[in-house]
This record gives sequence, structure tokens and C-alpha cells, in this order.
Amino acid sequence: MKEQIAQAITEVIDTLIADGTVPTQPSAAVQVTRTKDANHGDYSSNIAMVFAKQAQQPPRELAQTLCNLLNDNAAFEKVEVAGPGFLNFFIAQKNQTGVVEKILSEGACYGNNTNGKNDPIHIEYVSANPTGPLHVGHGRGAAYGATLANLYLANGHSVHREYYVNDAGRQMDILATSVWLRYQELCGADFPFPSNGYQGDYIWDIAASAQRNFDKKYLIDPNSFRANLPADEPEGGDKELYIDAVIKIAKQSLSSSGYELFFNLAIDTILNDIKDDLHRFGVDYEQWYSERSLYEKKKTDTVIDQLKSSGHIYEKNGALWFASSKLGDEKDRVVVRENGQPTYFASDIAYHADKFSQSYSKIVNIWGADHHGYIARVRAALSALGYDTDRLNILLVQFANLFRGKQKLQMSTRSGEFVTLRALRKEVGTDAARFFYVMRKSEQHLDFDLELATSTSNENPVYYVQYAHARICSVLRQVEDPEQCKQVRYAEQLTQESEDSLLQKIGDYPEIIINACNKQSPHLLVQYLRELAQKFHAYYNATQILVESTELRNARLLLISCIRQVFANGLAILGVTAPEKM
RNA sequence: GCGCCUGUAGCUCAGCUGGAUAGAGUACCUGGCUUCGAACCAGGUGGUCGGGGGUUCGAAUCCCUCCGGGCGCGCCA
Repeated sequence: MKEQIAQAITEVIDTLIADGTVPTQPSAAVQVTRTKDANHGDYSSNIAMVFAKQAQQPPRELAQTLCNLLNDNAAFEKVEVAGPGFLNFFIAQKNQTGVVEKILSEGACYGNNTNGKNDPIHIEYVSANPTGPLHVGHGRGAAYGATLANLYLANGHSVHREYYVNDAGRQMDILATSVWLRYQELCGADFPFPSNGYQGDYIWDIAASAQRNFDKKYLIDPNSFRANLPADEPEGGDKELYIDAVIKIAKQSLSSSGYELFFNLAIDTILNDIKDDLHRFGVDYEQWYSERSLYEKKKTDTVIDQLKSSGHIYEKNGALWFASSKLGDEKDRVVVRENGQPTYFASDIAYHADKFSQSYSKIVNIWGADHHGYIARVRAALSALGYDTDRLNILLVQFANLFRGKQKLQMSTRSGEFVTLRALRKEVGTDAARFFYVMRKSEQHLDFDLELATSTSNENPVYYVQYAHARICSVLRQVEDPEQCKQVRYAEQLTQESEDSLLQKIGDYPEIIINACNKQSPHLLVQYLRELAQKFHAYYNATQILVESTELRNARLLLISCIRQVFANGLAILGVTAPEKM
């Protein structure tokens, strides 16, 4: 409809050009919007005001000229000039039955489109370090990423979802060593535990499992352990050196195969926990991509060699540097340390190069907002490798601040102080949590009050939407054959203003799906579903659906079953269930 | 200091590429269940859109500046 009106305006301007009233078509595109106020008609356009200067006429006068000509068009009941020069269009034939017909025929696919032309999209999200269970901070990226992936699917893309597993690097050594130390404590030995080791309870659980598997096979003499340490853990800033010394002892004391047993036990346990947790949260992946596999397949070396040969790498202070400052980054970055170890950045270049070497039309990374300083260097590396960085789309998700009442909770995996995603799921449920996480735009900080979420969970907006769905199902259960109402012709009986407005609203749904996807903003869909629920509840309270007249009753049943379909489709994209009873 | 995000009702937040009287939820007040589910609805109180300039027919939205909050600026990952 918008396009038709815009077209009509363009044609009218053409006739004005022909008789010399105006010089040209306006340079700006003709804008037509759906009006919010019924007094302003169904659609309005600001073209007269935008075009006034170019046309060298006062806005209202120009609007009146356009208006007079547009009123000859039979598609409009009438066209009015209003305010400073708006053109308000009142549509003659609203063709609301078209919406009903579409929903009946498309069902669960209503709202989907093929705009994506099956273009493959790679989307990576969560990718939390496998050093502990997921906490509520990770939940936001999980919900956002999964929902965005669903939106891409609904818009006709093919989607590859991936979790990058950081199973390499020093943090994993700290993890393995933490488990080994706790294991020895369980075996009865008295070991000092580094303050910056992983202190969470889950480490004890893994250690207990090590004790069951290995008995005391990997227990060493505490005295020789202490003897090998440089000194007691210092109070000041040398904690990192200290823990490195502990790691070294672990590697020496255990044979390399023994160390590997602890290493693998730790990461396998944690990764399985993460997978299980996300799966129960409705978040699944096509692939779990291991960082270690990059080293095993020498992909990191390959990529560094490539950069070397293209002259982007130089040596300084014994380390290898990537000259990223020449490609938009604020400074150059180390890729291979003085000790010969590649940095995390090096493997990340290899990881991204691997993504880019495949045929994805778009590569989406969802990162925590604390990683924003990292964007420039990744882009620099990819363009140094000759890739088109326009394909890269990095979305930053702000932190979720967790509150218990007024008190802000600090979260740290190392110290073991955090609320797990699992605990949140159990307290508020997957539906409420998924909905809550994507309710706000991703750049906005999110305050998550556990007290509120649990104690007054009935007030969570997700129930408002789900309740609307359940209410419709309940009404449909009252009639013997709910399917018989599903005939387009009944839609003609829907003459109330509230019914008209509901038909319009469900007709907007496909546009919402497009918009939410293009703007990568699932919250627009949430917003829409809440508005639809509001309209439905109001209608339900004001209008008896099961009336005497069979025709009218079927018409209203038809309307609400179409509304139900839209709720079901929208909630499915959000990863929230659409209950028939609650 | 530099960079990114952010400041809208008591609180938590929407506000589409600039549009008509700035909207929801929550809280507070008043009404509505012998009728399809009251986890609901109808109505009311509540705002100098952080401050100040500018751009124009028109600014919460765009530009400049100042103030306040968050995050990042490692041979950590």
C-alpha cells in the first residue's frame, strides 16, 4: 500500500512537471508512513514539506495542489491537507481479508520471506571461555544470538551458528592446575592454593571426579612441591609469576600424559556442562570450533607466514608484531611473543581467516561490549589478508548488571563469585529469561534484578503475551469444530473498529520480521508482540466472541485464530513457548 | 588523556531513514468477574527528553560544546 501511494504521488508530480508548476521530481525519496492517529487517515506523507523549497512554493499551498489531483484517484476515499502540510490518505477499500487469507494459507510460515535468497550467514555468539559454568552475563549474548539467527532464518538466509571454544592458552593451564591442586587436597595433602587460581565450587567437583578416576596416582609430596616454588605467594603484583611457577611444577610433576588427563578432564567436563546448559536454554550450534585445532592444523603459523610475506609483520624486542596501525588500529599488536608463543590474537586471526575463506556472505560476531577495542585489529588483520571486511559484522552486547534488590552483584569466574545461567533458568524459567534478555536493545545496559524476576515473576511481560495466546486457545476449545471458522469469507463480518485495527496489526507482522532482522534488533519483535497482546486483551474484554449468530461468531473465531498464529510464530523466533494453557 | 556505549515519568525502558498533543511496563489512585481464563480491562496522577548553542517549515532524533554514568586502551584470554 505504501508503495502504491508513493507511486501515485510521483505520478501526480509528473503531471505538475508537465504543465510547468514544478521544475523536477523531489531529490528525496517519497516517504509514506502508517499513521498512529485515526484522525490523520490511514497513511500520510510529508512530501509537500520536503519538496517545498525545491518547488519554490509554500508547503501548504503545494500540499493543496497535490491533494486536489490525488483526490481524483479512486483508490482513496479522500485525501486531506493537515497541519504544516501533511497529506493524509484515507483508503477506500482496505482489503483486510487479504491478511486473513495469507495467514490461513501460510500458517506457521506467515511472516517468513525469501529476501535472504538463501545467502549463507555465519553467526558466532557466546564463545565464553570454557573455564567455568556460564553465568547470567553470558545469557544475554546467548539469547540475542539465538534470536538473531532465527530472524535470519525467517528472512530466508541459511545460517551457520558457531561457538568458538578458547581451549588454548594460559587460562587453560591455570584451570588444569587448579583442578590438580584441589585433587591433591581431596587426597589429603595440604597445598597452598594460588589466590588467582579458579576458586569456584565446580573445580572441587571436577577434582572429586579426578580422585575417583585416578585415586592417588597423581598426588605428589607437598614438601617437594614447596621446595620447587620460588617463594610464598607475594602480596603485591607478582601473583601471575607465582601461578606460572605452580603451572610449571604441575607439568613437571605429572608426566605430559598425566597433565593432559587433568587438562582434558577439566575442559571436557566444563564444555559438556556449557553445551547442556545452552541446549536447555534453547540455544544450539552447528559447530563448536576449537582454538586448539587451529594450532594442531598449523593454521596459526600459516596465517602468520601469509602476513609476513605480504610485509605486515616485523620484529621488535624479540617479538613478532603485526603492523595494524597502518590499517586503522591505534597501535601495532604482538602476534608471537618473545618466548615464541603465539598470542590469542594470532589464533583469532587464523580463526577469522578460516571463516572468511568460506563462502559466507555475512559473518556476524556477537561480543561483549568489553571487547570493542578489539574490533579494529581484527578488521586490520582481515584486510591485510586481502579479505573484504564489509562482510564482517561485529555486534556488541552490553553487560547485564545483576542485582539482588538494590545490591549489585559482582561476577568473576576466577574468584568463583557469580550466578550461573543454570540457576537463573531454574529460578525464572527459560521463557521468562529468554524474553527478558532480548526485551531491550542490545546497546543498552540491562539491569537484571533477581529478586524481582523471581518474587514477582507473574509480572514478567512474557506472561502477558503468553496469556493472550493461552486465552485464545481456551476460547477455541469451547467450540466443537474450531477449524470450520477458517474461511476467508467470514472476515467480511469483522466491521468493528477494534477488529479492523487488529487485522491491520497482524498485517504488519511480516514487516516487523524484516525490520527486526535488518536492524539486528529482536527487541522490535518483542515490542510488537506486547502491542498485539495489548490490543487483543482489550478486544477480548470488550467483545463477546462466542455470540449467537454463527456467522459473526465464526468471523471472530477466525480473527482470534489468526492472531494466535502470529503469537505462535513470533514467540517461536524468540525461543519462547506458546502455551495452550498456563 | 584517547576511543566506543549511554543519559527520556519515582523506577525499568520504547520512540522506525528528523514529523503532528513524547509512549509502554511498574509504582500510586478510582472503577470492572452469577457472561468465552481478572496472569485481564477501562480511567487518572506523573516529563523544561542531562545543560547550552546550532542546522530548518519542524529536533528526543542530525552537528558542536559542557556535565554525569559504563566499558576499553597488555608480549592476558
